[in-house]
Amino acid sequence: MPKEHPGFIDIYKVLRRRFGFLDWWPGNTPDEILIGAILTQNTSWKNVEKAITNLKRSHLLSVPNMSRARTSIIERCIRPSGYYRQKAQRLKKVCEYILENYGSLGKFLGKESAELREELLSLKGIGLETADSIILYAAEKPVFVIDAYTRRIVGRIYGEKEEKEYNVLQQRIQNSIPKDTGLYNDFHAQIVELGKNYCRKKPLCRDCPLLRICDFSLKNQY
DNA sequence: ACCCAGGTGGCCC
DNA sequence: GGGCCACATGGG
Repeated sequence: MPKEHPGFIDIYKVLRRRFGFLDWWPGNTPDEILIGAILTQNTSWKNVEKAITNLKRSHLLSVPNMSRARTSIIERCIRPSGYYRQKAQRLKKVCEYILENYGSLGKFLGKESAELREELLSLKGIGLETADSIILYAAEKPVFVIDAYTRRIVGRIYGEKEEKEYNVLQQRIQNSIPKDTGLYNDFHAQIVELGKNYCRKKPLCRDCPLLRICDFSLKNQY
């Protein structure tokens, strides 16, 4: 007798019980979150941490300081996080743009959510996931972040093929759960935690916490 | 010696 | 709209 497909809230509850409250990027400044969101693009967080440590040591972990820094210095700091030439140039440009147009990151992040999103997306180096990460974790506005893990996990749980359209999957999830910044924050963190441990491209299915509530007749593909 | 990681932008059809 | 490709380091 196959189990019913769980809803997103059921999934959240199971993950929450398994991993505990994660509350991402606690104690970090918006500047650090903005910079980290770009550094972590297609890069493991381990490598990003090294880059952040280097930036901190050079006092470059702030929008104003980074906007003034030489690109070559930024490159040297962030080399461990990969794509370092591209990211250094884009980071600097983004910081310059914010200061020139808003005077401070706080002012920029204070914009209305949809406008902020459009404006972030217009900046080179900020795509859909990075924009939403910044809005959720730095500006603390309720936007659900979709990443490769989210696509993969949703596809596997519901036995669908992965949803390619970012905004489609985002709307689907947002329409299924309460609109709450804290929930969006922790839920995305839980998904990444699950993904890192159990839902890589190479499936690691054993002990996946979702086996309790999901009918993995798809077990073999998971 | 591979494959992969909390993507993005550019170019092609 | 979809399919490739470059971008780059560090870990398994």
